[in-house]
Parts: sequence; C-alpha cells; structure tokens
Amino acid sequence: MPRYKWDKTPENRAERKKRILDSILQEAARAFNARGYHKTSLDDIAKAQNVTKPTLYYYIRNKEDILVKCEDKASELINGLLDEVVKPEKTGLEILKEFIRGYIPLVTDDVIRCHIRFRGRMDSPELRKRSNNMHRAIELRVREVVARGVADGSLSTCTPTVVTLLLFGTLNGISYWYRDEGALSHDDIYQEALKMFMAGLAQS
Amino acid sequence: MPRYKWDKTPENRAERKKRILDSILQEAARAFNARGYHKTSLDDIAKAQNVTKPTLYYYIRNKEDILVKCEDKASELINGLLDEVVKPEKTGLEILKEFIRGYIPLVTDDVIRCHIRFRGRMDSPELRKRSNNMHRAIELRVREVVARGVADGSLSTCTPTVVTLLLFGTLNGISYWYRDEGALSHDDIYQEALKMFMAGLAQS
DNA sequence: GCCACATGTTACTCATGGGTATACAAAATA
DNA sequence: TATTTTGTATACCCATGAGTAACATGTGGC
Repeated sequence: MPRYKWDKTPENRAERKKRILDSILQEAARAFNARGYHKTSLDDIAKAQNVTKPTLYYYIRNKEDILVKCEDKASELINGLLDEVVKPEKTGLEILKEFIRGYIPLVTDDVIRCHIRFRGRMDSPELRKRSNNMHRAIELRVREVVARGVADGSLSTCTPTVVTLLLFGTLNGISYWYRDEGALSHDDIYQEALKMFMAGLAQS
Repeated sequence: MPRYKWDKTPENRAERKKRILDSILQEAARAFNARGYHKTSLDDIAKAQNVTKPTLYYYIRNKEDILVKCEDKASELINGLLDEVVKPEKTGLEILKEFIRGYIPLVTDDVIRCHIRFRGRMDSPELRKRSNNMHRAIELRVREVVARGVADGSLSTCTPTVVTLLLFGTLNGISYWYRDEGALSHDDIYQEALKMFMAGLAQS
C-alpha cells in the first residue's frame, strides 16, 4: 500500500483524497471507541496512517471535525437505511422489522459506533446542536414508523415517543457489547431482539 | 451552609467527612454527565464545593478515584435492589418486573448515570478491570433471573445472555434521555417498557 | 526541464489541567 | 494556654497535546 505514490491507477486526486480521508475517519473512530476521544491524540491518529500530525490538517479542519465527519457519514447510512425500508405499501410492523434488521449491522460499524457514543458531545455549541438535530431527525422518522404501525393496527397501542426512545436504547446498546470475534452473529441478535420486542418475554 | 464551621451539630468528624465526600461525588458525577469526564476539571469540581483544588485531595486520591467511588456507590445501590427483589418464592417474571421497576429510578440518579456512562473507562488497567468485573457481576445476577424465569415457565424460551444484554441496553439507555423536568414520570416509562418487554409490540 | 500545486515534514508555541510542596487556620486535646 | 490534628489555601511544577509556521519534495502539465 504505497502512500503518496498513486502511480498510474485510474484514481484521480480527488478520489485519492477522499479515500485517505475515509481511512482516517475509520481508524480515528476505531481509536475513539477503544480508548475514548480525549485519550486519543492526533499523533496517535496520524501514526495509524503513517503520517505526521500536521498532515492530518490537510484532510480535516481540527480534531472535532473528525467527529463531525463521522456523524455525517453515520447520518447518511442510517437515513439511507430508512429510505430503503420505508415504503407506502408496507405496514408499520413490517417496516420496523426491516429497520431493526438493517440497523444491527450498522451499530457494529466503527464510524456509527462513534456517532452513537459521541453524538452531541462536541465542544462547539453549534456543532453540538447540529449533531443533536441530526439524531433527532432520525429518531423522528422511526417514531413515525411506530405511529404508522399503531394506526394501521399492525402494532399494539403504545406511546410511539417512548417506544422509539427505548428501542434506540436497546439497539444502540448493542454497539457497546458486540464483538466481531464473538459467538453471536448479527442475525442471532436480530432474532432474539425481534422475539423480545414483538412477541414479548412473558409466557402467554 | 457553613463550611468548616460545623458548630455544635452532633455530627462527628468522620460523618462530616463522609458527607462532604458524598457531596463531591454527587456534584462531580453531575458535571461528568453534563460536560464529560475530561472536559470537567478538578478546579470545576472544587469550585462547585466552594473549595480549592488541593482540598479535594484530602477527600479523594486523584481524579480517577472519583469515578471509582461513584462506581462503588452504584454497585452498592444496584446490588441492593437485587437483594431486595430476588426471593426464592417468586417466579423469574415477577422478579424481573420488580427489578425493572426499581432500576428505572436508579438510572436517573447522577451517580449511577456516571457509572453507566463511564464504567470500564478508567485509565488504569486494574481499575478498568475492577469496574468491568463489578458490572459483569450485576449482569450475571440478572441473567440468572431470566434463566430462572425460562426454567419455571414464567418467561418464554430465549437466550438469557442476549436478552439480559438487550435489557440493560434499554434500561441504561433511559439515562441518556430522561429529564427530571420532562413530562414522563418513572412510572410512565416503567409501564411502557413493561408492555414492550413482556407483551411485545406486535398486535396479536 | 520547469512551474504550479498538492502533500508532507520538522520544529516549534502555548493553553490546559492534573498533581504537589508548603504554609497556615481552625478545632480538639491536654 | 500549648500542642497536635484536621482541614484549607497559595503558589507552583510539568506533561500532554492541539494547533501553526516554515520549509521540503513529489507529481502532472506545459
């Protein structure tokens, strides 16, 4: 993997820059998740890319900007999933099930883990607000799905606001204990979560 | 509220020291939750107590020690709840319901919030391990409750390990969005969570 | 081959904040 | 009232790490 010698690959400079930025985000997110934001220095991040700290500033504005860029990517992915699963012809229940299935692989991705753990934690008040708004927008879309399910009768009566908050708690919580090397597959977790959410734990 | 003039109150020195330590933990936990551990300086914490930084070192070993002491208190409270609700004559379902009802008020307490958010995040590897062990012990006790419920037929068949992890995700998640000034009472949340967990969302 | 620009590096600055040495005041004790 | 113990403050040290200035070199176009 040659750094800086991009030879005759058909990749142009913009693409190369984007690829390196992406690599920085990925590695930085992994480090933030493992050691924490403040305990990860820019020197650490630079070292992981085999460059020096000032070079990072060619790709990012500052340390906080890494968080922001991760956030953007996370928002894009989650909203993309919602775009995929929300269809007019489907019931709320159907949509919710598909959302959950799609969301579980997402929460085990480093960049999204980073979003889950550090959203709304930026220093700058504007960025904090931006981050919170982004998340609120996502939450609102899911809340609408739940509300639709209640309206169309596929879900039992409940308070969509609270249910959505609880649901995100459960799903985002997965990101804290899931391990790639672990015995549980995404589908194992999906099955168990689905049974719990949809059928309930109590023996009827 | 005289500091250092403890007058003729019947409180002895040890009690006073404990009371001040408690106040430090409470305020520090609140600050950590609001602004983050690293963005809260010892000067901030000292100021909240109307003392100067060195004075803190009379009550704590160092900054990390605050986290450790919060952890201890959290562990004590949660294990205390478990001691209360786990009784040989009750079914797994009954115990689980009572645990959930008792746990919700706990997760909205600053010290426990602090435990939820910062457990396993200490710098020192020994303290990190200690923290993780404490949490694992709690999780294990709840897992046993779930397993008992499955065994006694009060809960439907499931994987207790996964269900317990998901359950803690949901309940701990509450600590991130619950607001004292909000419209939702602990009981509102409990009712909604219980319906979701026990009966499921899907209309049957 | 030379120029313009894209990437990188070395060598700094500088604020922040955890932690300490030391002196000092208030309370308990004798 | 003298002395010891408990509790608090002043004034410092110093490591860390974000961010910058200035300089160096590779790359593609002319």
